[in-house]
Amino acid sequence: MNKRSKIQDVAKAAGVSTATVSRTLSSPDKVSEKTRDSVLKAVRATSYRVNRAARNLRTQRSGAILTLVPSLRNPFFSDILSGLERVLAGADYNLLITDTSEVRPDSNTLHSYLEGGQADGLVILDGSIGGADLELLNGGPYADQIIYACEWFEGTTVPSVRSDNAQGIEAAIDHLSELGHTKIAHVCGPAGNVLSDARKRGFMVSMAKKNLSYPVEYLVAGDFNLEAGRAAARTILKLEDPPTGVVCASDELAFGLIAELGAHGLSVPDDVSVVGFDDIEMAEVFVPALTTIHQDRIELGRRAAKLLLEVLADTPADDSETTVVLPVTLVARNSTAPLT
Amino acid sequence: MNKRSKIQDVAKAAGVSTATVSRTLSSPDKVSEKTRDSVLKAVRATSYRVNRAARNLRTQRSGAILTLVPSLRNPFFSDILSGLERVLAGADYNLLITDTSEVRPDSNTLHSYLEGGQADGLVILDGSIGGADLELLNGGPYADQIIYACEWFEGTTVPSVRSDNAQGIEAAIDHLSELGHTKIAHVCGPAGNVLSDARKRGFMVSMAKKNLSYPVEYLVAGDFNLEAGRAAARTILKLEDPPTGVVCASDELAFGLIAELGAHGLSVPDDVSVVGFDDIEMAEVFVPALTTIHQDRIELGRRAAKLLLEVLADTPADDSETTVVLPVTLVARNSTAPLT
DNA sequence: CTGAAAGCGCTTACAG
DNA sequence: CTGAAAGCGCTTACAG
Repeated sequence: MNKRSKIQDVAKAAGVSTATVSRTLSSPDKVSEKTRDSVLKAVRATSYRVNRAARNLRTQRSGAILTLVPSLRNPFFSDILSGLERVLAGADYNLLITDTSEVRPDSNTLHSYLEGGQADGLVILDGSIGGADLELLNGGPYADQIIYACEWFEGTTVPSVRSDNAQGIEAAIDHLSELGHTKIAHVCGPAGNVLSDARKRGFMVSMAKKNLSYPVEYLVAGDFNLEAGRAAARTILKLEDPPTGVVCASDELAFGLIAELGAHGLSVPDDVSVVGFDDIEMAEVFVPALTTIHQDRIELGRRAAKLLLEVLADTPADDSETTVVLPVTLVARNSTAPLT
Repeated sequence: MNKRSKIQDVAKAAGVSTATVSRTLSSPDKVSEKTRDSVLKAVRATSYRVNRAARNLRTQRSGAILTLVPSLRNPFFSDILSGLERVLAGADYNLLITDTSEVRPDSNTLHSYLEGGQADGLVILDGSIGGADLELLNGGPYADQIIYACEWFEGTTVPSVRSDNAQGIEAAIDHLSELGHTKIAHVCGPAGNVLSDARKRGFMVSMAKKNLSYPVEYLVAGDFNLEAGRAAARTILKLEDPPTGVVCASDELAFGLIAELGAHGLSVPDDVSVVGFDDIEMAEVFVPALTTIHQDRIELGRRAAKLLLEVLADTPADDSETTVVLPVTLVARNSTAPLT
């Protein structure tokens, strides 16, 4: 293999200094047209590419953003990553991804990312990461290098982008209520998760707002996956006075619930109406097509990337507005029907 | 913020040279226990983290592997990425991800990744990338820095890891055949895709092997998505002599097909048996649960990472064995039934 | 086992 | 607009 050419080689070929080559590449307008042309020609002739490590060392930045994903396996995050990637690539940042499901990064690791120059910024999709782990010795988190997206850490001052979870649940309850349902239950997400909490709280608030009461058994413990949905169905089937409408904290939960209800001879939506949350791609194809709360996850990713970019540039559009809450919409399909 | 400490600070605090600090950190056994202890103490005291850019520049490596994903949005790749990430993280490599759906990297960009020191190696999941774009001026691709996973580029010498697509299709046909079906059609993936081609070829070969003939209309053009499945259903419904069994090139295709057949009053599996390919998570939950070909995508990701690591270390387990073909298995569920 | 010193390949004040 | 030179923070032969 030919030796990789360096800026020195280009300078020699173009008959200029390395400074001029560097300038031509990073700020072409600081250089005369004539010089620019010959440098660019020399760059091509030597098939020169700037060495990232050298540039990074010199400029003290890495040109990379690290995203901490709760689970790469979960397709829910695919769209968010896609939105992030698109915007970051457009701003010439590399996207670095770490899955936090197996190895939870400790405080030391978290600090290393930023202080070791692995990444210029962090997008945290895992709301279980935060608090003391992100605190600096001299107080406060890396306020201008970190952002939460989708999930967040309660009480943190770190900027974040999220969906309006409470509004989503309210829309679901409104929908069921309009269909005549009054006995409405909520299958919760995993305990301790910020999204679960926000949705559960949303459920309680919205039910109260509508003057709908419900027994404590109507708050069914769950998780975000199919199996939890199945288990929830079994729990609900055992109730003396079962609900006719169920709002689930995720679509997968709803799928599992519907499948298990079916296995016990109950039909959705004929016997029970079910609403999901997320509107993952399969919601539309599922039988019955799932009524659910649509989150624009690509947009969420995009907004997160933009916010981080602003924060890194130290130019948040509005300093007070560092929590971006995106609206969600109910998509009515076939898993809900009028109470009969 | 306190100034970030550097190796010089640690050296001073420990009363040794920077060389010794460096050695303590990268090869602790080259240093006396006493020295090691005091250096480590100084590291903690100064909360020192090595500067990646400096290390990378000096060692001429980036410590990162770049994965080129056809579409981050497609949950199919989630598991592969997950497998990759786990192994790479374990080997202390960062995982860099680029989505190639919007911007196809050109030859220059591809070369930059490696020659600019952005990444030490490339995992290409997008089989449409290859050929001339990866050729070096002095011949041959970067044989020891690149690997294909899942997809591949026909005719390349670059090592690859893939599923046994032909075997999967054969298993599907065997299965339908055992159920008494003889009129079997194939809904293809997108034209020109290596996986589509491999599966289509597998279909033709296996049908011939079983002495099953079929009209050309039984090779239905498609794509990997739901909509293509719906369209395929409409095509099939128009046939004078429709098939009783259909092998799809992907699960999504099968979902769309089944949904649209249902919309036209045809039941799966009562009227038509359908087999998918991939075994994505939803296959099990779909109604009817989908009979499909299971690919272990996490394992595929893991194997790809391991192979790349070997290739980078220049120690492929067996030099001739640079194409790893992973077996797949048929999972029989409820979308297939005996011919009535 | 340890240290002094060179050098990885850039960028950027500084001076002209 | 251009060049000479310093320096980013490490690692690693080399010598002892």
